[in-house]
Amino acid sequence: MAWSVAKHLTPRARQIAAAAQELIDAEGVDQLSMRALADRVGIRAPSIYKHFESKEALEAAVISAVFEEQAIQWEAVVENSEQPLPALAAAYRDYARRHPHLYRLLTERPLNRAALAEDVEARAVRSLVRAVAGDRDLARAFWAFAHGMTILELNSRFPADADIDAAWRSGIEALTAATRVAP
Amino acid sequence: MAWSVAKHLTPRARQIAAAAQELIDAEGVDQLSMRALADRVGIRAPSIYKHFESKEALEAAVISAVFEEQAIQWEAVVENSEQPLPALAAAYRDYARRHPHLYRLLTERPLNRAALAEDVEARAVRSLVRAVAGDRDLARAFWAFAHGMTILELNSRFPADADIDAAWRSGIEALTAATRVAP
DNA sequence: GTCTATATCAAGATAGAC
DNA sequence: GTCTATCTTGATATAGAC
Repeated sequence: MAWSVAKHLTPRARQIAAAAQELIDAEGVDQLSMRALADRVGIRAPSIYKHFESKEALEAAVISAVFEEQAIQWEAVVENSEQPLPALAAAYRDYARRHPHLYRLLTERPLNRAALAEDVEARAVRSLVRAVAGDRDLARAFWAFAHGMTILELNSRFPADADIDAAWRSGIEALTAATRVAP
Repeated sequence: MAWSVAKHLTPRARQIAAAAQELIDAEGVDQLSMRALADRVGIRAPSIYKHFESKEALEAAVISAVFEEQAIQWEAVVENSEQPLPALAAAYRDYARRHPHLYRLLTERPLNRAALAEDVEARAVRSLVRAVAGDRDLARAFWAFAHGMTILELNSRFPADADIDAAWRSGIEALTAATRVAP
């Protein structure tokens, strides 16, 4: 977990937010209720409000932490790879598979940016922009492809006999070719 | 609306499902409650259960109808276009912008295929496979790209100053090029 | 900082009269 | 096929004692 982003939280609040992240990771955002979270922490639901103003503020703390976690991973991937774009795609897919509920938390709802920790979203994007040599349009197209593949797979929207690896390769190839042509 | 798919429904049930589609289109899936739907139809909530076994069955009827609606549109686009892939992308984006809530209904949750009308999902996909000359991997990559662009835009996940049109062009170009190379 | 007790709201669904 | 009345569940959040 990456909680250096949460400097404004007390240790106890951080502990509660970490428990919330664990709960979401294990059971999904829908299952995050103040009661269920309190159970995990070993207190009663109303006590959480002594540490967070609202459920939304609590979720924002988790979202910020996960963004930071991702940013750290993307940075390592891009720095240590000759072919940053395919490597980033693989890491992106891998994260979503290991943490589908956290992945949904970060992508399936509109972001309440005002509630997030400073700059945490921009940092997570930076590695991708580097991997496409600064072409922001292509970076967005690539993100859209990767997110589309990821979430359609998570939602079981491809047919059972679909070769999902091949579809990933097909898209990565096409978009990597575009990177080389327009640097 | 496209209700020829709903041959197994009584006229009254079809009418209720159409009202549900209108409600979702206008206010979103979250706002579809049995009470709110009953208000629209002019009856009381429990009466709906005389026509549908459960809320899920009702939703499945709406989903099937929207799939059919989309399939009809995609077919027209691909038949009447020299460049079917860019044309399909434009139509896809256009539908999602005109009916964001219905678009979410069809993509954001796992499909309960057993509850859907026969073959309705396959028909909606067919036009895309034709547009990429039968390359199913590329078709899936393209769908992922289009869905990613669409849903990230709907969720306001691109920065405010992003040139979303340019990102669409960038991805369409790259994926169209791949179609020509491997037919 | 934790507790108990409670307010408030809204949902899906069922029973049984008409 | 529609109604009223009701069951059951589960959520966020507040008040006030300790």
